Amino acid sequence: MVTMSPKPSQTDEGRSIARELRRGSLELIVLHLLSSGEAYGYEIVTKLSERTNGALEVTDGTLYPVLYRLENAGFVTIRWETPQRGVPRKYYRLTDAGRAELERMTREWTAFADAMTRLIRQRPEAI
Amino acid sequence: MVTMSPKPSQTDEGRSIARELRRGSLELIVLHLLSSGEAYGYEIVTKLSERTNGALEVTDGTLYPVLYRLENAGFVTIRWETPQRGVPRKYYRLTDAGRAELERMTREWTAFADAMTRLIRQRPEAI
DNA sequence: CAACAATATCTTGCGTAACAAGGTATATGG
DNA sequence: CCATATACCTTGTTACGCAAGATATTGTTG
Repeated sequence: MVTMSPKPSQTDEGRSIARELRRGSLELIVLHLLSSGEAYGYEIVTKLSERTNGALEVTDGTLYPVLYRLENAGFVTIRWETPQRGVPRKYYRLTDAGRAELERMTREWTAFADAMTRLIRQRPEAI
Repeated sequence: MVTMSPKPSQTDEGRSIARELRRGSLELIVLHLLSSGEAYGYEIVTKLSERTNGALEVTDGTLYPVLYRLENAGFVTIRWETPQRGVPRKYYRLTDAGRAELERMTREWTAFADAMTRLIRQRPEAI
């Protein structure tokens, strides 16, 4: 478990839905973050939160299984690196298949989001 | 199980993600469809698909549990109606709490979708 | 009329994935 | 030397979508 600074549980209201929304989006998120170059797991956790101003967050206990799935699916390759100072890091890099999957998932997510947006923007008319 | 016409399994590719994307969205979808007036379960299944040109679909085996959750949470009330001809129907209607929840979920979904859109639109820059 | 399809409801069991909460190990600062 | 930060991993719980079944009534067609 990552022990962060005494974080005041920031987004604690309206909680349970956000969890479900991550389903089906997390792999896309990770693949996208890796599209600009390799990164290691702990880095992804922190950078995702920074990049989205806390709007999208994930714990390391959630991320590592995601990375395993991506690796087993052949979408990323791994490389260990032990810096002169610090704990060894496991770097992930997109494969060609991963890049193709990223495009596929992006299209799928966009289609879903567009359909949702069109639906919930409809003004009440008889069902 | 609802036995439809020999439907050719339309959207059969890219399958597993769409399932997960419905998580956290289905209740919002149903609440929205009920915002224009009451409807019965079977009607929601067919109308959702029509309204979105098949982009959003749900089976009845999925919908009924959703409706129970909404009822137990006090977001909808039910009313049975037996038409002169036809099978009895269970009509669902939004409560005030349901309407408030619809607004809350809409805000939450929009915030999530906006964050996702901003993220996946970013051009590759160093992570 | 028998047989089947369509309408409409409900239930059970399975698989999957997010997460909390635990663990290990190395380096750094007081 | 002890707490904190960095970095990895694992287990168990929980929730939900869905396939696949069941049931009952009505309409249709050979």
